[in-house]
Amino acid sequence: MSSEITIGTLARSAGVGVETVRYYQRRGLLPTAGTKKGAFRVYGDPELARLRFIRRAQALGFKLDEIASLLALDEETDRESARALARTKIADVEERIRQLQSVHSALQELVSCCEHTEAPAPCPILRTLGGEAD
Amino acid sequence: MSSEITIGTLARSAGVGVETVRYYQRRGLLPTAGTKKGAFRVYGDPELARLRFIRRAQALGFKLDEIASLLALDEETDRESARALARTKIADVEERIRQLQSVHSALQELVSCCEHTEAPAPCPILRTLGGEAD
DNA sequence: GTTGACTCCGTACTTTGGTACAGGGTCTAG
DNA sequence: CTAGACCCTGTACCAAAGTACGGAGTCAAC
Repeated sequence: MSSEITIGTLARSAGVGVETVRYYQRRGLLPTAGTKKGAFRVYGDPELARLRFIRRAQALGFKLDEIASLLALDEETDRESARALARTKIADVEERIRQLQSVHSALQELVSCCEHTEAPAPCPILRTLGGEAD
Repeated sequence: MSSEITIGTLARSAGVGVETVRYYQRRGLLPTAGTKKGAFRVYGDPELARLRFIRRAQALGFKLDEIASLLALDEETDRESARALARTKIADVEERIRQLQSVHSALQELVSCCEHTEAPAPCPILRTLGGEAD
């Protein structure tokens, strides 16, 4: 990896667009100030690593604000903080899964009911949504 | 239920705000034209029922555009369409649950790894996000 | 009549994570 | 030198589902 790449190359190396990198810079997640080569800003391994960190953290469900907190942590001294953030995210994910499972069950019931009745009985899905079911 | 309620009462009866009702009206989900009592629009059971339909459908994970489709269906003649929409939503929910379960597993591994190592070893969560883990 | 709650209309704003311009400048291969 | 790709800056826009005004008018109890 060359140590002096411009923003387009940096973005492509992390699988994002230039606009996204600029957005992260505006959000303070990536540095704006730095080395320049003429009028163009150039970036190196540290910036690429940081950008990839952001993407990996997003893939794990962290939001940008949460990622900012993770980025502020130090590998050597902040084990507890990192673990706490991860645990919080786990709890969020578990709660969301529960909600979705509840929704799933309700939907399944409606479809199953629909499959066990026939026209000319009215649609149980629509009747339930309409508040007409029993 | 009085057959001539104003928008505030309608909204409260369905547990939403006036602005939300107006928003649904703008979106075409609820009627704008209708009976007036002086300068104020008044609503009745059909409008309240429709508003509750929207909320129930949202609770089942349908988006407003999808709800518009549901609202356009007829209980007597559109059983298949309703069932198809519900099935699609079920598939969406199942996919989302899978994604979240994958995220959950990855997070659990990281936290577990963190729990089985101690300082002064650097934080495995941050190392993994940083791309430094093996 | 007065006043306060409410309604109407139209426009703007919020959240989150982008994405797209416009206008002007820079860089580099040919 | 030229031309095209790219960079920079700042502003606007998008999706989805609301929410909040401002300004003006209405309604009903007192």
